[in-house]
Amino acid sequence: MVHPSRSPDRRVERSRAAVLAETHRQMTRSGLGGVSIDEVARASGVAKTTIYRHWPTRAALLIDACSQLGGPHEAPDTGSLRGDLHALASGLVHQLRTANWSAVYPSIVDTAERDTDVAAMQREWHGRLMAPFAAVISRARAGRENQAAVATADVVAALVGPLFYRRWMSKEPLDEAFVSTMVDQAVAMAAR
Amino acid sequence: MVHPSRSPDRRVERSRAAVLAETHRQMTRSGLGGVSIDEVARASGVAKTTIYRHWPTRAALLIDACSQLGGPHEAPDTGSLRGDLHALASGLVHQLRTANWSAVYPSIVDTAERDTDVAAMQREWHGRLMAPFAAVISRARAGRENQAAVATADVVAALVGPLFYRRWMSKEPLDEAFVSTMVDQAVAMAAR
Amino acid sequence: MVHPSRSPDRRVERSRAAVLAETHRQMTRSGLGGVSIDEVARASGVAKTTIYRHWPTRAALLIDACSQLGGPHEAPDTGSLRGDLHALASGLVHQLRTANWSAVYPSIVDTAERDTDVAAMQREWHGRLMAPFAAVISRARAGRENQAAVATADVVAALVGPLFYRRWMSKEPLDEAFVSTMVDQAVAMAAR
Amino acid sequence: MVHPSRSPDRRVERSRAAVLAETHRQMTRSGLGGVSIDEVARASGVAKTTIYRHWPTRAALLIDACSQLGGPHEAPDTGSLRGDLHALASGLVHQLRTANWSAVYPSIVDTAERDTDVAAMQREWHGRLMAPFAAVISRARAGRENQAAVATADVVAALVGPLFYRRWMSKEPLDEAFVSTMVDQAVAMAAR
DNA sequence: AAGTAATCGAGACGGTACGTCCAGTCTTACA
DNA sequence: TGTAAGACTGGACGTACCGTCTCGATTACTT
Repeated sequence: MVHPSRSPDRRVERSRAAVLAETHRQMTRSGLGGVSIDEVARASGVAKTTIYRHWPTRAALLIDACSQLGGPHEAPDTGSLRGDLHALASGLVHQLRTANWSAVYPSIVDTAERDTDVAAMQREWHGRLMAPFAAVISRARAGRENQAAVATADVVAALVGPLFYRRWMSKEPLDEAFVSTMVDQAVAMAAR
Repeated sequence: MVHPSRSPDRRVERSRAAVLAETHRQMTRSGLGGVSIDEVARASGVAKTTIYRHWPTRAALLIDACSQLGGPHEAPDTGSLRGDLHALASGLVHQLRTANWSAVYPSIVDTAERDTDVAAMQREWHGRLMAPFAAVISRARAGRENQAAVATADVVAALVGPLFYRRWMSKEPLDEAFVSTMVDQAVAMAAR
Repeated sequence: MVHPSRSPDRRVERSRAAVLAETHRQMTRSGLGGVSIDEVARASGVAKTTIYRHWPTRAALLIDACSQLGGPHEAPDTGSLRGDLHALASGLVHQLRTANWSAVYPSIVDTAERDTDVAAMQREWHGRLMAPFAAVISRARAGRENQAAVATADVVAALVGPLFYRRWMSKEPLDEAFVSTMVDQAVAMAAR
Repeated sequence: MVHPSRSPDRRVERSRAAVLAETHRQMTRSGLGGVSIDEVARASGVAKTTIYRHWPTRAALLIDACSQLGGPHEAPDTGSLRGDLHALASGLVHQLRTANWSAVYPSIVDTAERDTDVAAMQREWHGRLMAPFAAVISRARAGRENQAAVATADVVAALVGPLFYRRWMSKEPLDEAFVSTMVDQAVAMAAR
């Protein structure tokens, strides 16, 4: 009587895992648009019927596979706001340069532009990615008696916006000096 | 002898225009991925064969249609750097909120991730869009004797990066206060 | 366990039948060359993909549709070789004048000239059509002690060759008198 | 006023010749159905427009090219009917085995089945091919006082029908013995 | 020698068909 | 009940060819 509705069928678990793994593989290789259900079925050995049983539509599968993209993000504690932000920004830049999701993210942004489900997923995923940034800023500002002139969210935008911009829009180099400059700006803003 | 290579068959011009117009329409409605050659042919009245005669591949047509997306951008001259940047940033934000290309750009970024031709088009298009920002900053810094501590390109990134970020990534509101905050930051950076 | 490999999906049977029927219709109307897969799909209501699932190529479909062209042919037994051959020849002439395959056969012969698969089909089909002729001649010759001076196949050729010749090459009338003349010749040859 | 409508423009002649030559080449290689106007234009260097200026339709060009297929046929005079027919039949068999038109003829027969222009061309061409056979038979019968029991045309059919039959329908070997057998039959028929 | 008319090439145009790939639904048999 | 296997409709892909068209460049014949 403890858990009457557990799902004990291990086949379900196996199918789900195989499909998600193959989807993830195709996604990072060719973007969201390059994922083909037929090909996922072929390569994973899971029948197309089964895939559609678990995910009502292609987009749903993509969303599911996307949300497992990035790893966990924790707020560091170096003792100073500059140190914390620098650690976070450097970590983000490193992921922008190497992580799988870095090549897939534009696909998600594009799809989100016209698909509200994907947009919700993006929003949630983005929140998780950015949370540590907001956390360290809030923590640094915690002891201040007077109200901040600049919203924390604005400081985050001022810091990570340029990083994303360089990665996907301008495609200029994302070097250490650039990161430091932006961190400096953010620290100054946070102090206001 | 003024026009040595005139193209006298007016059908060419008509076909090209009709196809590009229809492509543009579909593009802004459904993104790059939503453009179908068959549908363009059907809606424009131009035969598929003719389309492929003018553009060797689907991507080539998309690139051609994309490069006609934004309007011309000129550097304003309000008398102060803050005024110039504010005018440019406000204009950009307005476009991000209303212009056709705003919904299409993520498609381009995504495609550029895996298609070098599209990447080149994006680079060129982006350069044209950002040129006025760099121009007003360079002009403001022109009279200074000592070297700038922060590169002009970094100032541009610090200003427009957050705007793009809010439009496509965080999807937070792009209000006047935010723009002003970022312009202030940029002006401060430019002074260093 | 009587039917080990039943094919229980009735859609398969329905599709196959609809496609073959429509192909046959187009074939007898416009010859092999006039059969278009697109048109077959359109008129039969079966999707093009499904057609190609069942027949790897256009020629395969045509071959399949062709082999169902003529009806069964049985050797008659009128008591005399002349009677048997006359019955067979008259039947053949009647078919040459009225049957569907009569208008299609030149297409097959033409295609067979350059397509070995079609050539094999033609050979097999032709064998079935001519078998009764050879059968009645062999039967009539069965009791003879000494060897025949003229091969049975040559007698068949001497009889049906002129009939085919008139139908497709010279296009002269194929009347009763002509048939009788050729039957007389064949009987004389068979006696040698 | 000597020749008011002469056509002395050698360009016309050159184009016509080049097109017919290339058409003939493709025809003997791939049958009537394998002739493509686009390809003829490409290979002959004559513009498609020019081709359609000279021949109103594809079929017209094919007909024109076909009628130049076989060489001239003359009635031999060996002194005996058997000798004459044997010479003609052997010549025909040799052509059936080697000549270009032998592979194309089924195409013509097929097309003629549904195209009256091609049918007329076939009739005319066929008449020329068969004329010598009828000629030698008529000559041999010329001195006879009483009327022939078998029409000359029937004798021709009894001789050449089997030859055509073996070449295109039964695909059995066309050897010397077979030819002799059929010639013997024809001679016997002609005597009746 | 200049001018006019016939002829040409190059290739764009709208259409139809080709054979392939994929999305998403449906049917059946097996576990 | 969940799966594998795979048939089904529908639609897009990029290519080939048909027969028509537009255009400017050659060529031949007139004057």
